Amino acid sequence: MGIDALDARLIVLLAREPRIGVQEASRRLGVARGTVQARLDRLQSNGVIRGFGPEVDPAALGYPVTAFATLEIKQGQGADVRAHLSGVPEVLELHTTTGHGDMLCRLVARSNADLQRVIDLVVGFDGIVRASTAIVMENPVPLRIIPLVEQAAGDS
Amino acid sequence: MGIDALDARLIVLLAREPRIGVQEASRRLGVARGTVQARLDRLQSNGVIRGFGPEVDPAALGYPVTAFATLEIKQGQGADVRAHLSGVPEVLELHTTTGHGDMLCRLVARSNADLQRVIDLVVGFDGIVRASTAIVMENPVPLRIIPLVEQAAGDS
DNA sequence: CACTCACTGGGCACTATGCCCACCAAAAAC
DNA sequence: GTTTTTGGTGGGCATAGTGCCCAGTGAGTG
Repeated sequence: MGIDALDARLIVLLAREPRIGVQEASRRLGVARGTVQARLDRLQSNGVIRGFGPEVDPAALGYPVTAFATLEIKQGQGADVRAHLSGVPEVLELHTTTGHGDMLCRLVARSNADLQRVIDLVVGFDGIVRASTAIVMENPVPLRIIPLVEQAAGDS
Repeated sequence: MGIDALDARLIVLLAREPRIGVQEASRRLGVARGTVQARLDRLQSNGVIRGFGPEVDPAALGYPVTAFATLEIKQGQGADVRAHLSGVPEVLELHTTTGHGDMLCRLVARSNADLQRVIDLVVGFDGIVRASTAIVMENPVPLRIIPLVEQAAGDS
C-alpha cells in the first residue's frame, strides 16, 4: 500500500485527460510503455484505481437539485432501511455515521418541489424516526481526488 | 435534455464494463458502431457524461477514514472559507447548503487519530464558527448513478 | 410530397493494444 | 561481497480498434 511519484503523475494525467491511452501516457510521462502498463495493472489490482466508469452528471439527466439528508433510525431497523433506500434511484449514496444522526444520504431531485416527493419516498418507511435535510446551493469543491493523490505520493 | 433507452443502456454498459471500446459496445447493444460513436459524442457534449476519469479509492491510498463535517460560517467569510478548504487535500468535496449548517464537506484521514489533525486543519480558520463531524462507519450504498440513469430513461 | 435526421453497413489508413523478448541497474537477500 | 529479485527499458509482432469517410434506408415532420 502506498504510491510513488510516478503512480501519482500517472493518476493525475489520467484524471486530466482520460481519453489518452497507455501509449500516449508513456510519452507524456517520459517512461516506457511497458512501465505504464505495469503500473496501471498494479494500481488496478491494488484497488487504488477502481475503474474508469463514465462520470454522469445528474443535473444533465434532469436532476439539478442535490440534498443531503440526515436520518435517525429506529433501533434494529438498520438493515431494512438500507434495503429500502438502495431501492430508491434518487438516493445516490448512503452512509452510516456516528453523531446526531444514524445515516447520511445524498439525494437528487428534478426540482425543489420534486425533492419533496423524494424525501417522502425516503422517509416514508417505518424504520425512520426523523430526517433533516440540507439542500445544496453551491458546490465550490466538486468531488476531487487529485490533491489527495499528490499528497499521498509526496509523503510516502 | 433527456435520455432515451439506448443512451441508458450504453451508459449502464460502460459503467459495468468500462474497459470495452466503441466496437465492443456496439456489438453488445446490437447497433452499428457509428451509432454508438454518435451517441457517445452527444452524451459528452451534452455534459451527461463528464468524462472517464479513474475512480480512485482513498482507502487504498492510505486514507480509510471518511467523515462529513457541517460547518457554520461567520457572515461574509464564505469566499475565504472556500479558498481555505479547497487548499486542504483531505477535503474531497464541499457544498454550501441550507439548513442548520452553512457548509457540508467530505473529509478523509489516515486514521481516527489523524482525523483530529484534519479537522484542526479545516476548522483552524477564522471564518469558521462551529463544526460538527460525523464519522462514516459503513457505506451501504456507494456513490452510484445507474438506477438514476435507468429511471431517467424510463420516464422521459 | 419533400425534407431532415438517425441509424446502417461497409471501407479505409492509421494506431494502439496485448504480449512477447533480451538486457540492464539498483535494491534486497544471503 | 556476491547472488537473486525486482522494476524499468526498448524493441518487435500479429491482432484489433479507432477515427473518419461514404451511400443507402426508414421514420417522422412540415
